[in-house]
Amino acid sequence: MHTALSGLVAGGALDCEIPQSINIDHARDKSHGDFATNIALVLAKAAHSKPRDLAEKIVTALPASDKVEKVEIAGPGFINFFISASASHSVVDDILEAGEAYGRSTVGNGKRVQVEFVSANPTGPLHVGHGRGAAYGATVADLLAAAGFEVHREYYVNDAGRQMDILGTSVWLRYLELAGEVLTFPANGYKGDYIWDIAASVHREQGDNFRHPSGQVFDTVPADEPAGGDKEAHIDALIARAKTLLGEAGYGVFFNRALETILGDIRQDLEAFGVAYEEWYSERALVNNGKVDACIERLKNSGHIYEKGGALWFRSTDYGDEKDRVVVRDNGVKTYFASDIAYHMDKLERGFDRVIDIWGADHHGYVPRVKAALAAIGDDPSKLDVLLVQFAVLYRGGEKVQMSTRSGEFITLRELREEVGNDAARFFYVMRKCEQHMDFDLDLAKSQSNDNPVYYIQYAHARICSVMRQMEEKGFSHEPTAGLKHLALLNEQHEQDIFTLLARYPEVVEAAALAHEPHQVVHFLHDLAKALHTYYNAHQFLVDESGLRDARLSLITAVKQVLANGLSLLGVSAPESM
RNA sequence: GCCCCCGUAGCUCAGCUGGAUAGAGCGUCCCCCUCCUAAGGGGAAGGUCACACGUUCGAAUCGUGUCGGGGGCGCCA
Repeated sequence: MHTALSGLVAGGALDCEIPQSINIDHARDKSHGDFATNIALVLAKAAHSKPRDLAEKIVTALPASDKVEKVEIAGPGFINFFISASASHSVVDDILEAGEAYGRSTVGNGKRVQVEFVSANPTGPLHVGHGRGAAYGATVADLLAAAGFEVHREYYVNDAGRQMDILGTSVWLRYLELAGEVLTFPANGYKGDYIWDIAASVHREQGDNFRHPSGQVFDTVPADEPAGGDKEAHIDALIARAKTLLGEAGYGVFFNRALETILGDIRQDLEAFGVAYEEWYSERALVNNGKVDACIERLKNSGHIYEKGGALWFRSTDYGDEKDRVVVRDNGVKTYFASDIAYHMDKLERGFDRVIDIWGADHHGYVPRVKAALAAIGDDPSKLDVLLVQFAVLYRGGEKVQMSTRSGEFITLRELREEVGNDAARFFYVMRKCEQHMDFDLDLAKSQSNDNPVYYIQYAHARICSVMRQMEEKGFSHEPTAGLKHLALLNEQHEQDIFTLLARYPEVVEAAALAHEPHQVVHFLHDLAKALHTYYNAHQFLVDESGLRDARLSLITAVKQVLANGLSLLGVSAPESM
């Protein structure tokens, strides 16, 4: 294309700049060929020529290629290319050759990308809201890996800070109740059943070793909210009391048991969900090795910190944030934001070319201040991509499933997986763009019918496997490559459509990876499954004529491979039979 | 009040770095198993791409504004 244009310019037939990139797209309509370019329309004005006349000139100047069957000018001046049969058939060869690697590419060029996702506080089990982040993050990471990036998946464990203290104290209070103490559980404490379980496990092992009379525990503690007091002050005083009465070691028993139990559960859940991490990064370690203090020092020294009302503030407004943010509270406690700056600074220092954070959409206000902090420290905030995942709303029987974290009434990720299965859960979560609010229809995800898009695609795969089994029963045999020399026999429209789709798969994976859009793969797989089902109904594969039979079996073997590759990227299984 | 996301068929959504007649699934209505799994296929009906103005040869796509829906704006994490 470029050679044709430069030839025209050089020959004086065309007088305009040649754009750096020329748009050549897949034609939307089959009658428009396989590829189309709007170049003549784009250049018409600059070249002072009618688009169709210009298109004529370009087409005559095009170099010949045996891959191109014919070139047409259509509509207002589009140039349409029709790919030759032999060129489009070669994709089956490529797929059978590459196998599981078909669709992988090297655009990522080995660049190091960190993907941090889920990172839910280890204060309770993962719920369905975390599930979307888990499925989305895992798929984005796998897509990037398929596109040739070196991917580092990381979970940031918030194992420091006040919420964890509330958790540890909640467990201790439940333990006291199990030991026979009578008390009023704080309004701000964690009330889920799992707290009782953890308390019980400590009580089983330690007996009443950590029992203190409840009168002593609650002595001089400010009133809780239901009693007309301040629930924050109440819980903070209880935390302090727990640390005093139990001592560091005793308090650690409850704190650590809670952390280990819950984090263990989270790890198990994610592993069972097909989500794997290279690293679990501890906030506590970050604090203990002084990185948070060092980070605040760095900001101080560069003049981005000031004191007001006894607290230390970071002047994030200098970098476009809407207001300044506290990093150290007036009581001397560093905020979550402080360790988060240190964490992100550390990420960039670890040498990643690109850092991707996957957060719930409710954190969107948080993006400017983290980027501001990176800029203030002298790092490049554009290396950080924050992808915000909107909430998923569950529907059952057409009704919204109500959920409230506060009361402990939420559906856990584990319950969801048990109800609809891993495949449907992973698939449904990535079916929509991440910035799209999602309605998750539990009944649909469970239904084993054509209504259910997961089964529709899996069925296409199983169907091909079934054909291969039938083939053996009928006494035929087929070597995957045997049909290759007969592919020219495949000139039905259904077959052409499949060749075209198969050839497009690598581009889909690449585009989905670069745009962080797993749903592109979902839609592609649906299209491919649809093409297969249509083909299946229109033509018999196991025909008597061996050349045609071999060719068709090679084609559907290629389809099977691509379906399996795509499903595997989504973390969904490709069953041999259903 | 400020910020983010969304508004496309009855429902759920693709399409959006501008391009040819706006697509799919579900739902509705017809039709297809003496044939490799009917968990499938074929067909019909169904649209002011929220609205207005602007940019352009050309706008669902870009810009501005309006209306409507969801979410977020702590010395919480």
